[in-house]
Amino acid sequence: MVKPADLDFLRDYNDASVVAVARRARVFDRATIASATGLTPQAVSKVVARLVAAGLVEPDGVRRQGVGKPASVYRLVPNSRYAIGAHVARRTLRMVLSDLTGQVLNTIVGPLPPDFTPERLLDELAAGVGRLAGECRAGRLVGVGIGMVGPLDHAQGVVRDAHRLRHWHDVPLREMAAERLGLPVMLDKDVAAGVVGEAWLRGPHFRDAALIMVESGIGAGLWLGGSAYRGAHTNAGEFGHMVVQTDGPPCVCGRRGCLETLHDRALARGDVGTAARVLAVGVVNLLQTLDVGHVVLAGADLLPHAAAYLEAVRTAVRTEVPRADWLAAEVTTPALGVDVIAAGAAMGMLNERYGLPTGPRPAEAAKERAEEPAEEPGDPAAARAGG
Amino acid sequence: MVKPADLDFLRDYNDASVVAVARRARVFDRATIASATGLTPQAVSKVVARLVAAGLVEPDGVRRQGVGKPASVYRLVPNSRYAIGAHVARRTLRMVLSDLTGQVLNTIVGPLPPDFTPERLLDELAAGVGRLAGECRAGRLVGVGIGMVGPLDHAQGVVRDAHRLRHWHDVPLREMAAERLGLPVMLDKDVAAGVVGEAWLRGPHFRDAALIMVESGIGAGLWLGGSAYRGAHTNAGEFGHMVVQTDGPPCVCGRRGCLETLHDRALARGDVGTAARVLAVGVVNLLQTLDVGHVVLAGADLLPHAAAYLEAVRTAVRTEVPRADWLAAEVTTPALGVDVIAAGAAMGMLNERYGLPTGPRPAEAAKERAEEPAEEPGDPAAARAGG
DNA sequence: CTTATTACGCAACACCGTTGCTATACGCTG
DNA sequence: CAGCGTATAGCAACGGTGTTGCGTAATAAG
Repeated sequence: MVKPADLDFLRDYNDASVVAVARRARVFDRATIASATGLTPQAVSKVVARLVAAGLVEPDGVRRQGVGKPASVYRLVPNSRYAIGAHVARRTLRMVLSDLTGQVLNTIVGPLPPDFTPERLLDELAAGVGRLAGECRAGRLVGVGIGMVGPLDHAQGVVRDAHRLRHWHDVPLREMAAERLGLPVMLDKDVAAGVVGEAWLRGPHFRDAALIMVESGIGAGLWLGGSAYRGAHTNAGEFGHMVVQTDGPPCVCGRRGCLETLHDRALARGDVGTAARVLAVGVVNLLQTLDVGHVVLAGADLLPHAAAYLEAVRTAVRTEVPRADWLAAEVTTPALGVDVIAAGAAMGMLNERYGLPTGPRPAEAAKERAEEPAEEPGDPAAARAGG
Repeated sequence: MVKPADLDFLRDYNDASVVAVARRARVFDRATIASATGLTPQAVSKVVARLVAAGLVEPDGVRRQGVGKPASVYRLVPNSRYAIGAHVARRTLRMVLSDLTGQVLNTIVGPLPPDFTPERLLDELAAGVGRLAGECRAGRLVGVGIGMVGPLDHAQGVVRDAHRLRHWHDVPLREMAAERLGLPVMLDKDVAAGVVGEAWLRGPHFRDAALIMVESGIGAGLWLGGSAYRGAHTNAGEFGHMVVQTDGPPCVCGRRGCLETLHDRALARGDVGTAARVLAVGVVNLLQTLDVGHVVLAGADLLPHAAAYLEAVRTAVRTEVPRADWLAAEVTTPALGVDVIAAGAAMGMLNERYGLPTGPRPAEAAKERAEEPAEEPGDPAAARAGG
């Protein structure tokens, strides 16, 4: 099951690096890619030839830039691949169609009935996919990403206990949806999906970031060291259940003085300023621990008061973090607005196939102890991790 | 400057995977490595041959396990490489000599004068290296790792403002020490070094972890997704300055109700139980946000009361984390005891050379925009990242 | 027209892990 | 003790990666 570092990895990695550069440039040439990736120009030619053959990239004329032979210019073909993303919230289903560059081409939003069942969600998803997929030629649809409230298990694709949804305990949603839709499906926590989307658009500078989402609860999607961080049980990001007032009011989680409780109480009584300042305390706590460079504030309950939240959090980041000159963190709202989660889920799907691999996994638990060797012969012909 | 994914990367990566498996096994054979790494047995033979040539590995007889030709058995040569680690605390300098397996061979501890200067530290380091290095043959010493209180800049090797040390502002310690000692030097925050060491010993299961260190302040070393996480400005881990009581007593950092302040006050009045419970609140906060699978409690102020702290934290982790059955986190004290930081710094040095590479970096800031291409020709012959 | 410059791309190359196959060493069987 | 089945080691050829060397093409400048 372990993926070794072989030539396939090399090829995929370099292909993905080129796509990554191409994705954020309208057009590009060989020298640009070469200096950006560290590959030799000749290697870039080979990579680009592969990508052209796959239809992901196409020639786009030449550029004269003074003396010398003009450089061949290429561009990513946006409509060569599509992905659909779905944001499953407690009462609404938002779905988007995204192209290979991450551009959102179409959005549909619909209500979900209270306490909707898995079957009902599948119906809605299928209907949405039908409407959105019609717009793109078949075979070019990479898959469907689903961003949903947790707790859920990303690795297994199972919803453990969706917060405040009765019918969602240990539901193998990824498998169910894949079968129903006939497409690859990725299941992720809403906040994780969102931060993937934001990172996909923001580029390599966006290495360490948190997406704070205030929407029936407060969660944080973490993007650490250039990839999504989900934690040991893929349940990282329960940011709202950070205690900031040890003797505070009780929270549904059983503890006292959770950020979420304090925040929601303030917001419920219309005190946006206090709510924002409470959130800011949590954000500064997060910065102290994680030293992220970017904080993105999102969520249906926050965005209507975005200005107030931005100001409160920015002020706190500037004044309450020691050596804030050095430890500067950029605080913004999502580039994708209300579509963050859905679009992020779509980009997560694209990222799976066309993004940079996380790297071959180190030797896994396959052998706890090397000392006492294989009892059973096992199959020495290790399955190749197919692309 | 960007490191592309080339054949060198492949080789180094697979060499490191084999070393990683070998490091934790007294002896190993080809089949074991093959199944643990996913490489074919033949590839393992080539890798092992390289490692034998480098002196890192040596044959260790054969093993008969019934029918068939006996398997060739190898073992890592512990004394083929050494590293020295130093833990620079506010009043003491602790240095260790570690071999390639991570075994601590020797420890020396000495006092540091109040408000010691960089020059004084260099003297002490040089003396310590002299005493420790004498025990190992020259040329086999990989380098010196330094774990120190922050804030400091790991990437640049510069101490920004060592906490409560007057002479330590923007001191380029890595460069100074490298010149003085004539050896490669790595500078890291104490907690980061510590968690690297713990991870180096614990193996691949130890993928997401936090080392909480209580020692004139409270910090957290983070090991996320199988590698050290240091943050956007390499200053992650200021765990003690998480506010857990918004109206609490003021902290030196300027905020109110920091974990560290509440904890230290309790400890100062001898109330270990309360101190431990305060720390536990922070640990659960951390678990909610990061979902790490392992928590290591360390530090000179904690270890004397280890039992009390372990119990308080374990209880909190078991009872205050929702779905604690699923989100189990193991709480321990460091396998290396009081040597964690120093030994971890040494292993960080070993990890640099013989550990798994983090993976080739994605296209860096080299080109912000690919659209408008190179102004200057630049040197296309990218320097190869030498091993 | 000639020259310098810049970029492209074929072909040969070095080196990686993989595959096919043979040689070797053992337990077992008769 | 010879023959067989089995498990392992390792040589040799292979496919495929990025790299290097070098000839070719296209442009501006003289």
